Amino acid sequence: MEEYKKRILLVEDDPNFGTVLKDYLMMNDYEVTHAKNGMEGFEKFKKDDFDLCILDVMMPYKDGFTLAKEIREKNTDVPIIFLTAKTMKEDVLKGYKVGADDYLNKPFDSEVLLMKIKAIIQRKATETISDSKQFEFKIGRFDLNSKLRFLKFDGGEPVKLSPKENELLRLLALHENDLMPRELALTKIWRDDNYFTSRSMDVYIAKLRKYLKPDEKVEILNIHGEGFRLVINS
Amino acid sequence: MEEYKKRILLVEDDPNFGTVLKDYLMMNDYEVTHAKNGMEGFEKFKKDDFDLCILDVMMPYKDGFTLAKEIREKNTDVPIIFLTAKTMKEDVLKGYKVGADDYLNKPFDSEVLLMKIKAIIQRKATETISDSKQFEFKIGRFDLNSKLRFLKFDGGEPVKLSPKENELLRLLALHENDLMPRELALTKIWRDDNYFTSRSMDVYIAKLRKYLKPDEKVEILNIHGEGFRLVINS
DNA sequence: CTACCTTTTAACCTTACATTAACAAAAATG
DNA sequence: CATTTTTGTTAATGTAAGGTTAAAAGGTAG
Repeated sequence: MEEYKKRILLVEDDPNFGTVLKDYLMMNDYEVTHAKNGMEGFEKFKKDDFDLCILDVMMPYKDGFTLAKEIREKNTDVPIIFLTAKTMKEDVLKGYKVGADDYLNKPFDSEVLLMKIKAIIQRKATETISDSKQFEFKIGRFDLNSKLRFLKFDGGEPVKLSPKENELLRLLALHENDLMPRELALTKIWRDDNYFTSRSMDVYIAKLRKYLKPDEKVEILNIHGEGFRLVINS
Repeated sequence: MEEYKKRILLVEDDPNFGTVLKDYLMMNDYEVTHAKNGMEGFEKFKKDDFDLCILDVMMPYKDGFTLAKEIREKNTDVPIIFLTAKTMKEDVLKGYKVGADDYLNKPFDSEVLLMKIKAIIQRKATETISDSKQFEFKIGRFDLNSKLRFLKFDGGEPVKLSPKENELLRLLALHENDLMPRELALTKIWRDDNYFTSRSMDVYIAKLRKYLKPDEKVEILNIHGEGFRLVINS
């Protein structure tokens, strides 16, 4: 079915438990990288692409949440599952804030973990079809390089974009001529959908409109209450 | 911020618990439909569009899993959360098999539930991007794009439609040449059927007639006391 | 610390939208 | 045919969303 085994980054400081869990996952056809603490976890994360991260919350030096935040800065998509020692409400809430996909209380049932892993990886797989890895866009007479964060007009001097400007323009470009829902940008870029992030986004729309002014065929239209639409008129 | 509140179908047979949960969710800005058993739950599900289903597993007549299966047959996308009485591994596994998005053990912390709801609804929102088919209509010489909310005459300049204009015209188009009952529009679009919403709808009918004037073959007829009919004369 | 860049918040203004009122016209009722 | 009910239409009103600029707050490298 799958070309390759799915890769899991397991960050767990308890060596016994960590090893057992790693072996168990490997027996179930996952490729597992085991890091013994937060630092090591982040190093390994930067080196490879993973399909899923399983992070212990309680760890010396760097706890699971801090690690998750760092991971999120690098990658907004990779699923994260937290392992918490016991049901601590604060932990759970904190986890969701950092963008967790799920959490499990230790001790947990191994089959349940497997099901969760399967469900989450599948879910991401279906999501990832639409937001393929595209970082270069032609927008009318502009070229957007989303990896290097610059925008060129007619092959002239590139204008540097800030991270938020860049991500927003990229999202718009991904939905060229189509609706880019407000909610989508807010959850993907700002990771929160409230009055202030929404206003912030409007500010960025204004900035992008300024950048795009040189080509009068390119415009960002608003669909009231829904979102924005990057259109290229011919 | 949101056009409408998110709608939750809550199926829970314990009347006390169900009522409390319903109230709690409503306090948190969700629109909640409470069904007292599986049958009722399915009936209500068929009647309306929901953004999320919360199903109790243990229920008389029809348990949560059976209900979930029926719901899945009608709709493969709507997120489902199960409420299980206690941690029963079998339940959890069964739940994931039926396509659950999450499950919660009773008793659970209400804030945790809220976070889960938020996370799940957001997740679905980002997934649901490309279902264009149902949103484009040909109405005489007009093209209605219901997703982008515009109406084009003979491929000319698009006219923007407001959300209500758009939904109403879409409903009419879905029933082209056939009766579109007043009540249907009121319950589907206005979510309330009373004197004022009815008058409001009449105002929108007038607006739509104006938009459609350019094609004299297209008209919206009234069927006194029944509803309206979008006809395309040939 | 300063200087610089990025992001958020505030402020003010404009546009978009939905509802309601008001009055006219049709249709039904009896 | 008089009266009530329903519908047609336009305009007025209030509120919410969006556009834009500037100032404040956060962050980071030098």
